[in-house]
Amino acid sequence: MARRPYHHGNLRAELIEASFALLARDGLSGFSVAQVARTLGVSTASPYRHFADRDHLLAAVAAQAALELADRIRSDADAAGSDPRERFAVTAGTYVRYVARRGAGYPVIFATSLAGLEDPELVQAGRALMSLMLQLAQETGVAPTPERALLLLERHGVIAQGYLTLHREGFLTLGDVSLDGIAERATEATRDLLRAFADA
Amino acid sequence: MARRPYHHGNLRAELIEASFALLARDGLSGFSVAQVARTLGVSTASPYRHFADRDHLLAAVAAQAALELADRIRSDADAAGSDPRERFAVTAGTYVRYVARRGAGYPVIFATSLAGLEDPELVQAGRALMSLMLQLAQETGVAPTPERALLLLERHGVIAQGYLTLHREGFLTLGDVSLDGIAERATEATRDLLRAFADA
DNA sequence: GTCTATAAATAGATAGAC
DNA sequence: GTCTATCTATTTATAGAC
Repeated sequence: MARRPYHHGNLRAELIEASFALLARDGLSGFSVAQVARTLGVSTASPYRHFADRDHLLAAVAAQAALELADRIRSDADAAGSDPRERFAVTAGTYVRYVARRGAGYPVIFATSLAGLEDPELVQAGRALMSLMLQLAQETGVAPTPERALLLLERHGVIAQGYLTLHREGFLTLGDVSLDGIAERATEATRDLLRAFADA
Repeated sequence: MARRPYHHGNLRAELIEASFALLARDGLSGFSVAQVARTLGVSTASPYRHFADRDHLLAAVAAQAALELADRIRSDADAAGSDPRERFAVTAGTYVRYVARRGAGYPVIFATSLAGLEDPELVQAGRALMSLMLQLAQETGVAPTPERALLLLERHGVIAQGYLTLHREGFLTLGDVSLDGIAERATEATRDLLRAFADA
């Protein structure tokens, strides 16, 4: 048997990166450690030197996704200007675009199956993401109490994840169904949500 | 080997029913023909006498789900009284409850992988469901043009599916997270959506 | 129409060589 | 730290007996 080129240098990071690509293409159900290994041209045993099992690899991916998503949200909010409502609204589109391209959003970051691992980095990154979103929600000024801010945050997540799911599953077939088009619809729905909160 | 009790009488219908139970428990990703067969105590070969393959079984389940969902929607809308906005709003809760209990909603009924089958019963049932929802949307009176009615329908689906997904994946942890509690939140979000449309 | 038996994939995970 | 090789389990689907 011809031996493979041996080592890789930075397999752990590459496994995480290849996992994102696989998640974006096939979703969580199509994700497998073996497929990730094949993508990188390494043996199916190699990943287990870096991660105890499938869930620990997924948890590392989820933690990085939470960090990346928070970065994109901060950056898109800043690019949206100084109006705090618009800053909050655009992040719904940010979520749709990021998760469609990277394959990991709330359902991975807060997956019930990963919660049992109590991975400190994942827990911390998830909390930071929620903290950031809550701050943006409060800054809109349309949620005077903590309860209202949490409801606003919940509705924001529902809109973003709802558009993403219906887009992925082929339910949305009318109008501009490009990823940017769907992201803009999520943002527009969130603008309406803010108007409704302001009028309440 | 001890031979099994032989025939079943109505295996086709029982396969569909057992598929619902499995979908509700494990989701689309956990669904397998073999598991459905085991649930019923029949051999894993039996289903293939009634359905060409996995997707044809799923298509039959999806078609029945569309019919059942339309029935529930009609029935819950009628139970909500004569206010057309309330009739529309409660169907978001109907969707959440039905799909959580039966395991098959828009992502199964309109699944891209099943669209290629062009199953006439599924296509017809899907159209009837959308037609019913569009009628309820138009009757609210807050969507004066067909375009607005379609947008209202889209937002309704986004809210219902968004709450369902975030509930299933463990994102919603605050307040009453019972199924009825989540369904009521989806209905309340839809009431706000209607107010926003009325004020626009 | 249901069964037994089986083939061919694929997955998760481990042992032991290098 | 990566490899080869292997084990066990599962799935989709088919062939052929009854």
